[in-house]
Amino acid sequence: MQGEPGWELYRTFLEVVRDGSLSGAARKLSLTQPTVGRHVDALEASLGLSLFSRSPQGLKPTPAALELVSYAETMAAASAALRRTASGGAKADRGTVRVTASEMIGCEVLPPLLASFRDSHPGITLELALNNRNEDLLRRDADIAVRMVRPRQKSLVARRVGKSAIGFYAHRNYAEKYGLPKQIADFEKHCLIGFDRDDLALRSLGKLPGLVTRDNFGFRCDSDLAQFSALKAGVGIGGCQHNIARRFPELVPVLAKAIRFELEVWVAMHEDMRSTGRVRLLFDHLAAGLSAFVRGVGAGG
Amino acid sequence: MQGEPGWELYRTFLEVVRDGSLSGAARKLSLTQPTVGRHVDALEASLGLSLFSRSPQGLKPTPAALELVSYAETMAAASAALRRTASGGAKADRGTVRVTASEMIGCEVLPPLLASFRDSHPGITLELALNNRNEDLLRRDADIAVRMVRPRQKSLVARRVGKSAIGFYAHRNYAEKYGLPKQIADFEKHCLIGFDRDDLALRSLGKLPGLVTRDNFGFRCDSDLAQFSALKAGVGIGGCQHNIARRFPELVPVLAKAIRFELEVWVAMHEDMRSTGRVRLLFDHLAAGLSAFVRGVGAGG
DNA sequence: TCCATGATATACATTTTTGTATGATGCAGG
DNA sequence: CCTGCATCATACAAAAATGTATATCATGGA
Repeated sequence: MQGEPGWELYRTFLEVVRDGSLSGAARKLSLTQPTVGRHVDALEASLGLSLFSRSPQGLKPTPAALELVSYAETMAAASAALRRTASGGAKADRGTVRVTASEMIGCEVLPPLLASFRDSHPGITLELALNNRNEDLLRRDADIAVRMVRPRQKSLVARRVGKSAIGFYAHRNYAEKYGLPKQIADFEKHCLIGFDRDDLALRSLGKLPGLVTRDNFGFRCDSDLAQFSALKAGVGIGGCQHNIARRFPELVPVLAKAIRFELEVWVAMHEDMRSTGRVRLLFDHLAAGLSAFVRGVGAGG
Repeated sequence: MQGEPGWELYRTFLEVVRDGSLSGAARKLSLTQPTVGRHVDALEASLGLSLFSRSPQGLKPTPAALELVSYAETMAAASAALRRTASGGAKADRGTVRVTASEMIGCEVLPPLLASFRDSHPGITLELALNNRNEDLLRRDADIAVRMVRPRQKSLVARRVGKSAIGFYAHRNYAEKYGLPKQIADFEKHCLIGFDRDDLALRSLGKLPGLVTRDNFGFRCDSDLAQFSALKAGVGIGGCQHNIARRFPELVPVLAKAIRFELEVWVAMHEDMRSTGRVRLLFDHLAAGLSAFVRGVGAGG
């Protein structure tokens, strides 16, 4: 319970929590297991509490330790952001930019946009973090976010690039085998593809037909990309953005007239990034490219 | 431009920026000047850019270095928050809680509340950070904030404890010497006490009489507490919360009928803190005590 | 049951980091 | 102009952190 622990100890601590073992953390940190063990000992001594219950199977964090994890993660995110900012020095066309988006956007929409950006700015390294968490920008887990909901935080610069319409689709093999619903009530006889536990994703879609609920999903998965793969494999009927689905001729629209909803598409970055050349460059490029995407032109369409 | 710099280097870097010299930073960090110098060298080598221009008068950060400061500050705030959370272990009535408020609230209103809290919970250490920045909670610079504006961030738990009415006052010596204005137009002949550069503070007061602008202030200071001291010293006419001013019999109200405005009083904490016993204890205590304060009872009234 | 595997803990050698002492330089004041 | 005091830079010794090698224990599969 003495002076402030070295910040190194926090880094080690975080990695041990993530990894669940001293040995594993040591490998990732390019240290050795005894060193990592000593770091944990030192941090426990310094904070005056027990952080892990040790066992031959690994280290299990105590409840007290779990409370501290988010702070260590904040430090890690800030450290990574600092390094990105430092990369490339002052020059606008060098360095690293980190983008976050959903898996679907990241795999189906962004790649051609990022490719053309790299063509124009070969000195800029791109990082792509695919997930559905919305707090990434505040914590500086990423420099730019492409999201389907309006960012609420005040310190973000957000631009709405348009709306992307969504409809239901099925693979043509599925349609041949099982037929297609003529009306929404027919959904009960079909296999719907939808989210598993991520009801936030479901709710963010806004109003859906009554039958489109978790109970009626015959295939559930929280990865929108895996849902799309299942759709393409003929598992069942699932939602998809029109501008993506149209690239796959084997996908046939389902009840296109009856069901139609839209998601807004937003690009956002942290306020402080406005003056960082390379981030601004990519921000504008993505805004333009996504705008073309939602209008149905370009982006591989 | 090699691997990730040790987090220790960031801590040293931040202290060198704040201090402007290797020697000064060394003193604060309980290191020595050569060590601090080596840390800076190592960080520059690792990031691949020049961070300071060295001189016998100290080190001046380069523009590139200044871009990185906020990230290092985020790390420092997270580190401090981690240590506060770790303090006291799991027990609700031990550990450290950090409160932020304006100087005025912190000096005139909170002390008796904090005193009674300490009486009930002697095991809890209190920290008080007085300033007018509103982002403190998000960055975890503090655990609880007492503010006069509604916190906007989604991840905060905020409670409005009431409204505090404000009016103009002057010291009775001033009134004897210069008389008191009979109407707002008379303000021109008097010395008004107000903010210097902090127009945010001024604007947050809402609608003010037309003559209460920076140009008409005969005494300008961004510290509300120093303004209050000037008011008590008879410098001029200034605004003050009624519930504070009434404790000082030598202060006489000015145009109390004609001018009256109110500020909301809010207590806020980070969502994650709700489950941290000691923070919750103080949050509730402050909410109750401030509620009594705005109603004009207790708090030394 | 026995062995292979992967985990943590400990003992000792090595490397790295830090501190001490000193020198060089620039500014402020008499 | 010189002196006092602050700064940063450098050389060498001491201390601390790290790595290597090994022991010990638990688990899972043949």
